[in-house]
Amino acid sequence: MANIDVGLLADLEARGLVAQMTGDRALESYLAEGSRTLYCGFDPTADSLHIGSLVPLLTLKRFQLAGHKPLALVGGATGLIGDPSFKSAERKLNTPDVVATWVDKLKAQVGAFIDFECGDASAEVVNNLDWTANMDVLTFLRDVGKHFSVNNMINKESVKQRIDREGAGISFTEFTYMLLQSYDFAELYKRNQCTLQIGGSDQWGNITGGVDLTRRLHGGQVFGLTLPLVTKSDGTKFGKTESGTIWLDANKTSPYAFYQFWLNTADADVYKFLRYFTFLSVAEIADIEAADVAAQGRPQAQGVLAREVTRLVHGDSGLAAAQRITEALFAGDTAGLSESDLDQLAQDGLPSSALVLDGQPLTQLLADAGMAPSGKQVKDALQRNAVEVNKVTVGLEQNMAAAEVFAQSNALFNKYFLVKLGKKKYHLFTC
RNA sequence: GCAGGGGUUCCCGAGUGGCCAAAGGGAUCAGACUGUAAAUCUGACGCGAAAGCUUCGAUGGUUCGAAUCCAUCCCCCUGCACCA
Repeated sequence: MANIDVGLLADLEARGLVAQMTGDRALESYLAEGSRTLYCGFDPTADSLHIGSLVPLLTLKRFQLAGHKPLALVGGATGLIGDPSFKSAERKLNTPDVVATWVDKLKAQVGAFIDFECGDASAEVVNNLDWTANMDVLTFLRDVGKHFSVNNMINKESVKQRIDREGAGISFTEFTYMLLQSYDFAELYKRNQCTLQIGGSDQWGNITGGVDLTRRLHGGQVFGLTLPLVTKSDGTKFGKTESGTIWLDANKTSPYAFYQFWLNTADADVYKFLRYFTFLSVAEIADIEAADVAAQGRPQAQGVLAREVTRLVHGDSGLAAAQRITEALFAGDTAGLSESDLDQLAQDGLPSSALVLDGQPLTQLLADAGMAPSGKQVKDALQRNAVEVNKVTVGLEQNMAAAEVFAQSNALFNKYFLVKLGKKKYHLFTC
């Protein structure tokens, strides 16, 4: 007898989180009438999810908060095949043991977002390998394959470019992906009374496939709902920075880098992202926006966004670490940092490394430390006095004098060098 | 298989014997301005601190000298044919 929040779908729509859904408005009343079980799949294509998966993950949580039961499916089987949806080229297959280790990591990661101990609406993590691993080909072809029309599959928008374009092609393996995912839905309907699948809008074809198959196999009516693809106002791809993908795993993207990513959100995107990525109410977000418009200068929205999302993903301690570094580097006086502060910065995930001096120029030293992709860029920065070592500006003329610049006597507390390149890049050297 | 077009530095795209590390645009990095924004302006943008070194699908060749010419090979695109 969970409390069902009948306004869930309306809230999702207000947040701009509904891209498409099946069955007109039937889903709305269906959800309002009782606690339902829904699922969303996450394929193990890497050892961590990235922020692109955050929208469906948080949406699962939104359903749970509204009294529904979420199943997080980790695609131990589908991950072995590869989803061709909107992909421009065939991908290489990962080995079963690699996928298996990724499955374990994703299970843990996904689990952090949903509640497993809340009565009827408790979440579960499932793996589609459990019901596909032992299925034989003939059974699959007769029981599942028979329900799919190749004619329809070919016409799906998601594989169109692979069908039409010469040279890109699609293997039978990837073409079959949709059958596997559809079967998942039917199976979860049978096993868990799961009647709703959510996913990114690129999953629409796969989801409707599952809706159809469930009806054909079990005569059940199930629903699908897709979430929008996250886009940025400037047209660049969401979730990438110069330094690469923003991962959810703290070991791949530190809480500090994660926090900085959100803090740097463009004004044009930030309120939308607040609606997508936080649990603040639509009204609260509107208030923030109104306040920002009224106040001249720096908006507060980015700070709120960074705080909220970092807490969701990395918890209070991760957020605290990210904020400590941010405060120290961007707000406070770095010269005033204590020895334990510096210790903490390295611990908190500020890029750091041991100082190795063997006569190399600064350009190479800093490039090797990862502060720039090539010495050329360090040189450019040196030329423009954009490099600081322990608050002292270093110029190009000192390029060959790394030993003096990094002389032990210049070290903070006899062991630290805090190097700044440009306005945002910091690196801590220890000697 | 035949005919035609093409593979250039992260991407797009000029360049058809020396003046080419290779136009232009985008992306990116840095500076100014700012809010660790946006827009704009400036600089950098194969690697190297420099001397210099390595690139223009691959391999050989012609030449004092090749991204540019020749040969072979690989890949892509467009027609046609073949197969049906």
